[in-house]
Amino acid sequence: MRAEARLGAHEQRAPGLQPGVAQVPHAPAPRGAASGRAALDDVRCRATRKGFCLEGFEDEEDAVYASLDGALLKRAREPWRRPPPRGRRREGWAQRSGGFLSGAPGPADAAAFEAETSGRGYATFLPARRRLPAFKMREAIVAAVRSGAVTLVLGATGCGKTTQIPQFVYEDCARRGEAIAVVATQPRRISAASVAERVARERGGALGDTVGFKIRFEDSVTASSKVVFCTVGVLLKTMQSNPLLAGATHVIVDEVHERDVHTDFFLLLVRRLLAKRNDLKVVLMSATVDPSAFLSYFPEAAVVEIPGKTNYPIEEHYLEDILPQLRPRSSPRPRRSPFGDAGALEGVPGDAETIFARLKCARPTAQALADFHALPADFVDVDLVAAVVEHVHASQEDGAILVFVPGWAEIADVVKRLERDRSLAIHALHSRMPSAEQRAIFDAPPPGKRKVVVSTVLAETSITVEDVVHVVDAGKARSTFLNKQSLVSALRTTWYATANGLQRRGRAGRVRPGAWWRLYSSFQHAAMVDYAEPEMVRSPLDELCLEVAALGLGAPEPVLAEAISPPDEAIVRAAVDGLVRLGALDAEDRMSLSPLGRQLARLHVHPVLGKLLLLGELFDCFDVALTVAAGLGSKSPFVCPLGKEPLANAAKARLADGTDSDHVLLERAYAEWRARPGYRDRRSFCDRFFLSHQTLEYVDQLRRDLGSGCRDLLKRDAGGRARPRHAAARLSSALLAALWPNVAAVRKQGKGLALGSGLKVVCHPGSVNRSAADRLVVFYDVQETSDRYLYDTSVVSLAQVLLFAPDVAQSTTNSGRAKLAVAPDLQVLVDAAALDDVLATRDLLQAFVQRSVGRPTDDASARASAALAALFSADVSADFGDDDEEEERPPTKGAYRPPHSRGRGRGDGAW
DNA sequence: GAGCACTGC
Repeated sequence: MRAEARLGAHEQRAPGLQPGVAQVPHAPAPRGAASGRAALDDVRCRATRKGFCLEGFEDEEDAVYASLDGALLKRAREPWRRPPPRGRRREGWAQRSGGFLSGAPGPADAAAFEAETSGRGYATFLPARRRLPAFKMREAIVAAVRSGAVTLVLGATGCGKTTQIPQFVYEDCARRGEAIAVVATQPRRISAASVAERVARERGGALGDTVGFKIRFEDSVTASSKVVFCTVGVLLKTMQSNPLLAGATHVIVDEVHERDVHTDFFLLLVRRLLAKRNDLKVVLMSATVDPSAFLSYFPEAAVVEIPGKTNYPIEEHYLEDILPQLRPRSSPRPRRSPFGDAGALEGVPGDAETIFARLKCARPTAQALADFHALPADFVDVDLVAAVVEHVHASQEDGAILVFVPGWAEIADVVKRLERDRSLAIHALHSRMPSAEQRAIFDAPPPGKRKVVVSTVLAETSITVEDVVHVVDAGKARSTFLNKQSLVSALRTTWYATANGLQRRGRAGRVRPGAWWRLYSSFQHAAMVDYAEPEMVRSPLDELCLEVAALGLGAPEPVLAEAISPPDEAIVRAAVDGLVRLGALDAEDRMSLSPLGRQLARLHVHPVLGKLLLLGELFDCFDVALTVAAGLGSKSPFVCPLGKEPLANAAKARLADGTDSDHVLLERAYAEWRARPGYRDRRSFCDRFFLSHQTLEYVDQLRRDLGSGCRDLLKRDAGGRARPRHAAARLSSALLAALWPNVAAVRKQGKGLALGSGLKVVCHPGSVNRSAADRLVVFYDVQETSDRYLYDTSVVSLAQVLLFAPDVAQSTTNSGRAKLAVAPDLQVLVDAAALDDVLATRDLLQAFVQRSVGRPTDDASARASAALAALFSADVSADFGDDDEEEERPPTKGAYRPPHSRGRGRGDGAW
């Protein structure tokens, strides 16, 4: 098959659809078509005695085939006709949350409280606690919390608000013998756990006594816990079964300034909750100086400001202060970004004269600044970064240097430029590099060397390098936005917000006075926004809308319009559309959960991955679907040490072993890892294949969590069985049914067209399908970076797509053939003789899936899914090394095969 | 031919 030959303008095809018209060789894709889309040409479906044949051309050499074995098809249809399995769905959900928010809150045990506060452990930490700025505001905070419903506490990092305020509230109520149960949220797991541990220690107790924490996979809360730290996510999930937060007297929300989706949404719920619970006390804690956004959201809030900082003084330099100290350098000439200079700062003077007049600086400095101001926002001058690091190294006393750049490429460039200097101990810090696991970045550098850590935003909050004295700050951040046109998430480099700058500044001077070397001018600083755009207005909202529906709050559009920063209505609508398409929301009212939606809301993954799990059960490939869902729900376990890309790629290829599915590769990586008996074996396996042990541990836990969630939903042990026949065909069918319409027609070199959206897409260079040609692939993740990349893809067959596509529009061509529009860009011509068979099969399959998904499998559905898998097995390569070879029926037997098809399994040219 | 960062009863 020649895919490019099929890419003719399909308007051209319309009159008569004469045979041969399609054979325009290498016809270019239409440009500037009214819809802005390139159209795939029609593909025809012809019945043969033994099945269907989809063909693009009269010449069979060039045909596109979907082989559907007629006999298998007939066999498969029988079990699909069976009535739905009996058995009621279980509506209730087992409450297993231990002591967390269960039962009415009681007062603290007076004797225990007395013993605690007079104990040695408590006394040990008291002096240090008293020195914290927050401690000095104790009376004011307690009084504010006591007198009003909402208190907003403002205090910079390190003032002690996070650890102290929950204790103040607790002690105040305990002394008075009042009921007390404090829930304190954190945006990150690690902070919830470590803060709880710290506070428990300050109180002289163990975790789970007075103080506990609850994060996903970990729970130290007991019946005696009065102060519980948890992630916001945990609390949101809790509210699905306990919408009034019964059992909590105080809710403390920390880091509200970070404006992450969970916290913003929780604040929305809190505001609604306050109308229903006048006994609930809410404390919001923020590191921002400007509380206006929160004050207009909670007009009743009392504000308490905690003054003072604990950091050492920090020298602050702008670019205009630094440039005169550097050797004169020529201005770089970056290529212009294809997206335009989206993040350009406004009001920054571009001419040297104005700069000279305003700054009274040297002429060459003014000119250099003017040149610098003209650079696009997404360009980072890595030569300048390296030059400043060298300058600091040469001119300043000892002390580690922390360098902030936006991403991988800049880290690599800066490291490369600095490497020549033997007196530097250089470390790269990026979430996809294994270095986060290397202790060396936290250790003192070798004698005579200065430590330099070149990092992304990772070192801004998540990872703390204690001994940093100098921060060299490029002032840029890479973050995701939603492309409003394509509704695809996009990764872009922009100038950061001044709030980020303060956070980076704070990373210096933790151990002694430090310095902040900013690689932007005071003009640029003045033009920066104060705060980054809240995450809610730049994220896909599918999961959030499902959450709204699960909480029974009504239509997501008006509910989310109540948020502090309401998201664009088009984005909410797209999310609701997706949930309706998935079958999670009622198609009519677009707000109430369907039975399937109720199940998906209870699984702790993206609803699409939840459906993948349930379909995995239905298609009898639950174990692999579980791994794939857990893998796609975590970050990728594949890591790459800086500069070892070829080695890492080779290792990945060895593991991939020719599979045409990244999902199978993911499953294989996990399965191989898990098959190693012990920690050391698993570690060495990870080292060999450039995998992150830590991420695989997370996948493992997530997998267990999802597995037990499914077990509860299906009332039986899902999975745990031997790998079934045709596992790859089963998995790809489940993927296709769950991920639709995320299917792309890949023409060549991994480039193609997404059927759902008509957008041009490319398989990511890290994908096994990076150079795929003439294939249909199903995908979960898509992101616009330097191109619109599909991150993980699996090849599916045209036959699968023909049967699984949920809506086909049927029309008749002038020549009397039926035309099925599987998607706007994929039309299939079907001969009249085959049409009824195709449509009947589709209907039966859809009915079968619809009535069976989310139910435990029984004999009938097992037979049905086995038949389905057998039907597609000829088109899908056997990727799992399963027992296809011993099949009593060769997979291709009876199937119509194109004459040029080679070998078993997927024939060349078979979609 | 490429990888901001988080998170879930």
